[in-house]
Amino acid sequence: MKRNTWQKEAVRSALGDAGGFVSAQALHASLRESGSTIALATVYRALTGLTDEGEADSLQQEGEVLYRACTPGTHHHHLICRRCGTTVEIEAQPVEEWARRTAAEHGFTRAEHVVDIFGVCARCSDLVDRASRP
Amino acid sequence: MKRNTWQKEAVRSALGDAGGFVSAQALHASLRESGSTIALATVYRALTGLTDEGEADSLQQEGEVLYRACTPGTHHHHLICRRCGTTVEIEAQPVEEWARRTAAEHGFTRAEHVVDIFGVCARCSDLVDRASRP
DNA sequence: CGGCTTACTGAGAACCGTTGTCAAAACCAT
DNA sequence: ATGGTTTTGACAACGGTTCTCAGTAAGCCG
Repeated sequence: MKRNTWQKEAVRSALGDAGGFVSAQALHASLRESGSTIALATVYRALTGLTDEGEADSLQQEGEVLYRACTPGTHHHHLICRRCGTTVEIEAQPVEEWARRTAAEHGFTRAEHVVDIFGVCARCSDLVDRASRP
Repeated sequence: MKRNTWQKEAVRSALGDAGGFVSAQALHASLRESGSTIALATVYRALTGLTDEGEADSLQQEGEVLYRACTPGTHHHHLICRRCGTTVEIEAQPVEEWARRTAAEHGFTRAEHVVDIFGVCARCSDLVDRASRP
């Protein structure tokens, strides 16, 4: 039987607070900083659980996996700030159709797609510009 | 100055023969099987080089990086068979525009996108169906 | 409430893909 | 051929993630 522990709840809550994609390690560090004694392995286990249950999305970047609390049960894509991780959920009906059609055209079945946009958000853009100016 | 060695050529050629996305380790294994004495680290270095020079594309899947020889100098996406790695290069003008527009709408700059479709190719579909039938 | 089963946790070791190190080998302009 | 430098190969090191296992604690049941 599945049990509820404060550890799982802490991870779910911290993930929600993060607002964007974060690594398991970063999440663990921030939980530790706010006084929690949760173990790293437990954070990994909780994140895996959340992902399996559709409460979180994950993506791989530079050799590590990033997680994010996501609206459950909806198919959507992400617009992610490379600098701060801030993420916007986006829908893309036309892209869904394009993907389905393209796969079918080439005889592919069971098609899934990965569609994410990485950029620098307005706020971070600002900071960068300011910094590079004398 | 950059030098040419048989090792780099061997990797380029093996990558071309692979036809789809393959891992560095798999490439190294297949080179070894065909008699080469090339070292794993060299395969990694060659693949990094090819990727930097635009001769290969790479993507991450399940914690490892996969490489593929790609038409240089063209922006394109991939339709990849989950089972055998066979890959079709696809162009997606509408998706490019959608990505650019979406990023701009949310104030994001320096936008890049990841658009890949994973499925099961016709041949593998066939094999799977045949296997599951009595 | 208290006992009991069993899932979950914590700590550290193990794992695995990848990168770094450094002496030896090989490339190539001369 | 020779010398200056890039590359290579073997192996150690690294970093993120998963495994192991003994100890802890949810939550059912009386």
